Amino acid sequence: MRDPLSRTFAALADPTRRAILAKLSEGEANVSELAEPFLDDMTLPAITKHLKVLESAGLISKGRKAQWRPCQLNGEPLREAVDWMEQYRSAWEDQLDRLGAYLKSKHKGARHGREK
Amino acid sequence: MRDPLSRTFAALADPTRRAILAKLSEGEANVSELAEPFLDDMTLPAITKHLKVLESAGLISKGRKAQWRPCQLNGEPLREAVDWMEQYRSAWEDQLDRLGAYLKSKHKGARHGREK
DNA sequence: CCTATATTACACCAATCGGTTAATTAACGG
DNA sequence: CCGTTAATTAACCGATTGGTGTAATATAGG
Repeated sequence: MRDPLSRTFAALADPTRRAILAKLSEGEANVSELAEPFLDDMTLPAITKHLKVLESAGLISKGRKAQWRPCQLNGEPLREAVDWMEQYRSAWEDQLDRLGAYLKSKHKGARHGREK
Repeated sequence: MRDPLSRTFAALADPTRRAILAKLSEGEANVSELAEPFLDDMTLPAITKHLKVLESAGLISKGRKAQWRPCQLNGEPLREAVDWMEQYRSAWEDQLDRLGAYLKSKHKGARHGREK
């Protein structure tokens, strides 16, 4: 079994699952409601599986109301994923800055030192 | 082939690859430098493969300096990944707030307003 | 040219992933 | 009790993943 962060990212690495999360960000929804937009492309068990991935990554939690399973967004893992990224934000922003500078210098023929 | 966002998240869904990115956030490094911390656990070709995943997700780019391939962090996909998450930040923060409130109320049975 | 170093390519393997169909469970409502 | 609706389980399949070992390639330098 993988570490939580890996599971979170793995769960996010699928457009269907991201769309499900997007939908859930608007509020609770049960399985068939979540499945509906995808039923042209895949069957219900496929959705069940996706939900299981999301659930075991802790990104959603399922309740039960009669025969329905109302699903709910679970923010914590998302926060941790963003936290991991933010940790390196300055580094990759520097890189983006250098890229921007470089692209600029290509226009002007300017010099751009970069030693280390 | 998958969409860029999925590729980014998939690339992040592995602790080795995240560690490589973390290292690169401190500056350029060539393949063997990046591999060194992992050589107890896996071989060099495994690292090459991880780098290829990162590269084809656009997260790093490889240069060439003699027989070395200096790797460099590439911020753009990370920014896009964070952007995707931020899009739903308010939704999952609301959820975290409700969770916090709930946990609080379990202790105090107190009321706690928090509306947008 | 020869050799050492750095890195990649190739062929293979087991495990996981994303999907299917068919059967099953669970709960409601007449 | 029966039929319907909601959702899951199970068995299966092909493709991808993450690793291996071995061979090949590229470059520097004597």
